[in-house]
Amino acid sequence: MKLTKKNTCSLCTDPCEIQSALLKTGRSIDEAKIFHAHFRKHDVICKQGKEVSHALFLVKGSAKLYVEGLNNRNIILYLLKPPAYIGLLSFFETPIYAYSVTALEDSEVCFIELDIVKKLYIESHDLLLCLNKAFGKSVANIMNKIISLNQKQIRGRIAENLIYLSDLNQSHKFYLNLTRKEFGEMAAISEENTVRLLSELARENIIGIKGREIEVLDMPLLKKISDVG
Amino acid sequence: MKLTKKNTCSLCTDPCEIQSALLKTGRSIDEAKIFHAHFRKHDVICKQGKEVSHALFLVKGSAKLYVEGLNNRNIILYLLKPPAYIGLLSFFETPIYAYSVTALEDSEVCFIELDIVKKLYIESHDLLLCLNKAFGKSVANIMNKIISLNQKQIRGRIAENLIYLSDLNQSHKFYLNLTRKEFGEMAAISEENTVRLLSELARENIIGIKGREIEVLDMPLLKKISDVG
DNA sequence: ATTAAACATTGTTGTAAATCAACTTTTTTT
DNA sequence: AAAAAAAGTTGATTTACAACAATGTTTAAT
Repeated sequence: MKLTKKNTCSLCTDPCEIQSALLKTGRSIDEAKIFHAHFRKHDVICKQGKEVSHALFLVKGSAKLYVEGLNNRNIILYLLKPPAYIGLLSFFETPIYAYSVTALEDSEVCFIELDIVKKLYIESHDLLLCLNKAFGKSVANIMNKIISLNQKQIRGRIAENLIYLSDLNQSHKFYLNLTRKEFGEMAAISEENTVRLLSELARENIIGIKGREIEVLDMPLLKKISDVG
Repeated sequence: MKLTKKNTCSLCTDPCEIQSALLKTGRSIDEAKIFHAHFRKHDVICKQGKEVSHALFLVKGSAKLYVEGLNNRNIILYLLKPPAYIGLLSFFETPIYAYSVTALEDSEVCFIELDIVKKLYIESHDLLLCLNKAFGKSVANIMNKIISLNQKQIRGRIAENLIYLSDLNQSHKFYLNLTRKEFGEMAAISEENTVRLLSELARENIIGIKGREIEVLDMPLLKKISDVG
């Protein structure tokens, strides 16, 4: 991680609500001791079990949010694309992170001192509601994930995941910046079965694969496979 | 559900932080339109997919919090004993419940209008921090559950669950106010396997069972089984 | 008190998916 | 450019667990 002291918030193309809350409460950006950090691919942005010290906001790049399980087996809960609060689920007074986040490509993250955020969301009604809203949405997603992981079988989970990625990229054709192993970790499937199932779906012309370039060819069928389980 | 208009907050033995926040901000309990409801065993307290209209606080009894999955298969995330915020994970600006809660025994629940709570947690620093803290704790629990359900096998999950219940009841010996099926739903195990495994653990003298009366006889071993997976 | 319904138990079977193993291809490092 | 490491692929084997079946037991309803 490479720190940048220079405050780039004023140049930010995708300013977070924290910034507008700052200005609204008549504070300067300097006062909030905001700084930016550059993370390279594979760098850990925040680590399960470590103390939460800052609110993190993904400005550029992308990242995976995952829980570290037994014998190095992880489960990726969702991916993050800017603008996104990284530490969201853990920054409401939880002392330690309940999950980890790692950069999938070179990324930029904005760090805001937690104390400032706490003060802010007491003063700023809007910020509070906004954060809580995002928070609740994450929880709903996770609930859905619990069901999916436990009650769908791998074909359904793979299909669901492909739909998720297609939505995230807002296109039926997208570049997968995940390894097959990581793709599997999104659906709690072994690497081998992930490859197998992807090839199978390709053979059936439901999707097209060329390396990490994926195209959903038959979305209705994919949705059906996902829904059936 | 049987409503009680009479405001019993002043008699409450286990008052919630909402009440103290009310008083601190100079409001009367009447103003908050608080009412109590009595739920009988098996009554649904809040229902997945329905709109969130009140903050719910469990005052008496106990309940199970679960996500409703595919073809009537549920997963119980945790049990609630007073004092506990029931709707916690869903009342931060999420319009609908992401889960359901059902009474395990005759229970009393306090209803507080959501609008009031929102106003309150803007005014009351303490309430906000307190709710968020509880919230974060729930999230951490759920993360743990995801790992456990996916990466431990049934013996480990049963053991973990027995430890959880033992902790919850603060005793190695406790009455299970769940059916075997529900016990299984806590660990995503079929009813049959739940019975089988419980009997097995009893045969090995790790636990003692007499109907729904359960006693953990060898906690260290049970912990080991849970940790191994 | 009698019947019905829900609950609990045990053995057996089928199968989804992890694991193992061997191999190829791609990417990164020096 | 060569070597090493990481990523991707495929088939064979094993296994954990759900589903089914059959039967006993307790609880609730009339």
